[in-house]
Order: sequence, then structure tokens, then C-alpha cells
Amino acid sequence: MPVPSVPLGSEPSVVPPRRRRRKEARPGEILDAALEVFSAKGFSAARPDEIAALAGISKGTLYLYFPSKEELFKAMVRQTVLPNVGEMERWAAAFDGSATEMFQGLLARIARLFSTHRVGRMPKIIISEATAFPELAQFWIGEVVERAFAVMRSILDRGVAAGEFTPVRAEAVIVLFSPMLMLALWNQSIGPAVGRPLDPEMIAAEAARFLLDGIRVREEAR
Amino acid sequence: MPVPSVPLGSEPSVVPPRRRRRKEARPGEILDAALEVFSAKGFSAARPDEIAALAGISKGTLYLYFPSKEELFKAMVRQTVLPNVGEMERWAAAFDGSATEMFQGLLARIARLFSTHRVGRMPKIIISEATAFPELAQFWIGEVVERAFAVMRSILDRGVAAGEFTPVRAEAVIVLFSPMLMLALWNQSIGPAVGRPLDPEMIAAEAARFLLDGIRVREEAR
DNA sequence: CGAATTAATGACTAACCAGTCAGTAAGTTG
DNA sequence: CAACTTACTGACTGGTTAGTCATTAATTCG
Repeated sequence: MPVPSVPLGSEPSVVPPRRRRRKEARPGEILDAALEVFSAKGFSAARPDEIAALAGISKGTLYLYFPSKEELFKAMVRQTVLPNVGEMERWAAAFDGSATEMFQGLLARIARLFSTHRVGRMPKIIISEATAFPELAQFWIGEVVERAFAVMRSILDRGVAAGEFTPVRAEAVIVLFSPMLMLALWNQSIGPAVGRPLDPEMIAAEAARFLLDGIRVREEAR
Repeated sequence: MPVPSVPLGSEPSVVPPRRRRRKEARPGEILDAALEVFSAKGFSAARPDEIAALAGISKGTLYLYFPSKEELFKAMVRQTVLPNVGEMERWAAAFDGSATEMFQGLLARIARLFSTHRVGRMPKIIISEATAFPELAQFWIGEVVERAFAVMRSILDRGVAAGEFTPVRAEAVIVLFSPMLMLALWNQSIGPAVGRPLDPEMIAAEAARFLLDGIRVREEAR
């Protein structure tokens, strides 16, 4: 019996030979595995052998597609992050509503993205590795931070123009993002280690409330 | 000339022999060097040889004082962090003023601490290593996060009691800390790699403004 | 079907590194 | 000053790992 028989009732697909040639599918699978392992262990502790095994290939094959561990790491960051930035920009460009609603919507969107998609793991990775890979940090600033800040600025400008918002200085925009970043960092490192995850929706809602109106009681009397 | 002469005008201290016996001073010096190297490279990439060299001793001596790299790491975290938490608690207990002033004061204090003292490097280290050292994350939660949250809660309670603040749910307290944590993380990883440090005082002031009153314009009209 | 092409493999190597320990010398005691 | 104690050293070991390459086998083409 050289070829194992396919069990009755299973998919009519072919039984996979030990070594399949799948040049097109490999890079994506490798990058998926790399995200998994890099985000769990950090750059130095992640082993190419483990990434390869998770992708269902040998280490030699991994090095056929990526010239080094470092290049693999950078490619993984690009593939994970860039599509999501573009999508956020399109959402912002098409948004129809008040600046307040848009601000709340942006935070809620980021919270949902971080909790459902693996981009949520990127802030932790970038912060951990920025010192060792300044080049990566520069890429991150240019391709992610700048573009996210631009989206936030467009919301603020809309709000100021409509008389909804007070002006906000450019250097302080990061403060408006900080609760969502904290959420991602917490849920990807300290939270799981301690069994106390944060609820993304609740954090987004509370952050929007604080940042829009603050925790002080409104002065009713003049 | 077996003993090199001390140059005129220099300190009247003895010329250090190659091997000095300084049992009392070593642990502290080693922990300082460890903070330096661990915060620059992360746990896995930091080499005991390098830490020892920075502390002015050999690797063998390092292992005389700490049984392993991991124990050295934990001792370094404890020594760096604990004294500062206690000081913050004493400040809070002695504070005399409105809740608003206390909130602003706390953020300003944290900003100053992070920019002048090496505790500013701890958030990055903890977040990076929490997955690999769950035990460390638990220590951090219990000894730092809980106590910092308690200080913040005391401010919020004072504010609510005085009619200054609206009530804030316990799970959302982290949002009030997030700008200061973001500041520390940025200035210890992405910022330097990209030549764009954040100004701590400005971030503290803007964060306090946003969190107290929000970015929305106050409704003058009823 | 047989030859040619190339995707995939995994044993190998060169380098690295945490931790050890036999030996050295600084300091102490009688 | 001699005998002793102990802080300190650094060459070494055992284990690990990033990256290589000769070999194998899946696929294509004539």
C-alpha cells in the first residue's frame, strides 16, 4: 500500500506528498508563521527553525525565500501593517458625520482592529525592537505613525472648523492615541501574563469620553 | 617604577590596582550596569560579559554575586522601581490642595521622574519581557501597577467627594495613565531611533488638559 | 517516457554564549 | 612576615543557533 487511502467522507483532495512544490504560497505562509513566533518571543529569541516548522517547511526552504532572519522580520512587519493603514485612510476619507462621531468611530475602529486582527501585536514588537533596529523604527514612523497622525489631524481640523473642538497642537496628537496603544500593549504582554485582559470596547468608549469632555464636572453656573 | 605616580593636580585618591576587593560596592554597580545593558538590548540579547565589563569586573565575579542572568534581571527591576513607588505614595498622602491640582501634579511628577531617572526605562523593559517572564509581570502588577492605581483612585475619590470630578469606573483608570506611559515608551524606543524625543513637560500638561476638560468646546448656551 | 529543471531538504559548520572552576592575588590575622 | 582567607579572574566547556550547500525528489518539457 504505497499510497495511503483517503478516508471515506473526507474532502476529495489529494493526499499531500511529503514535499510539495508550492512556490507561490510559501512567502505568505512563512510571514504568517513569523508573525506568530516573533510576537511570542521577540526578535532575538525567535528561531528560524521554529518559524519554518510552523510554516510546514524546513529551515533551508525558509532561507530560499528570505535572505536572513532580519529581512524576514522586516517583511513580516510590512505585510502585517500596511494594508490596515490604507483601510483606515479610506474610511476617514469617506466618513460622513460630525467630528465628535468621527473621533469616537476612530477609537472604536482601532480597538476592534487590535482585538480581532494580528496588527494588535505590532506595537509591542516595534517598541521592543526599535533600539536594535532603528531602520525599522524609521519605517514605522514614516509608514504608520505619520499616516495615523494625519488621519487624526483631519478629524481635529474638521472639529475646529465646525466649532466642535478647541485647537490642538500638533505635538500633542500622540496623547489622543495613547489609550488605544496602551490597550494593545497591555493585551499583548502584561495582561495575558497575569490573566487580566482589558475589554477593548470599554477602553475605547471611556477614552473617547475622557478625551472629548474630561473628567471634570461641567460648570453649570457662569 | 612599580607604582605609577599620580599626576599633579589630580584627586589624591590611590591609583586603583587591577583587582580591588570591594564586596560591598559590587552588587549596586552590577545592577546599574545591568539596567543599562538590559534596557538597551532586551533580555535575550544582553550578554553577561558586557554587563560585567561595564561594571568594571570580570564575568566570573558577576556570577559570584548573582546566580544567573535571570536572577540578575529580576534584582535589577526590583532595585530600579520600588523606591520610586514608595516616594510617590508618600507624596500623595501628604498632598494638600484640590483634586485637580493633585491630578496635574501627579502627571507632572511622573513626567519628571521618567525623564530624569532611569525608571523611565522600565515600562519598555516590562512590556518587552512580560511574555517570557510571567512571574516578572505579576511582580510588576502587584508592586507597581496596583499601587499607582491606588494613588490615582485616591485622587479621583477626593475629586468626586469635592464635586470636582465625575465618577470614573475602576477599569478605566489605566486610560488616565496611558499618556505618561506612552511618553516613557516613546522616549525609550522609537523616539531616539528616529531623533524625535517628546518633551515630557508638554506631554504632561496637554494630557492633564485633555483628561480634565477634553477637547470639546464648552457649551456656553444652555 | 526520459531528460532537464528547480523546489525542498536536513546534516553540517562556524560562531556565539551562559555558566564553571582551577588558579591568582588582595587583604587579614597571629 | 608568614600563613591563611577569600574576592576576583578568564580560559574553558557544553550547548545552542544562524546560515550553507550537496543531495533528493517533484514537476515540466521535448
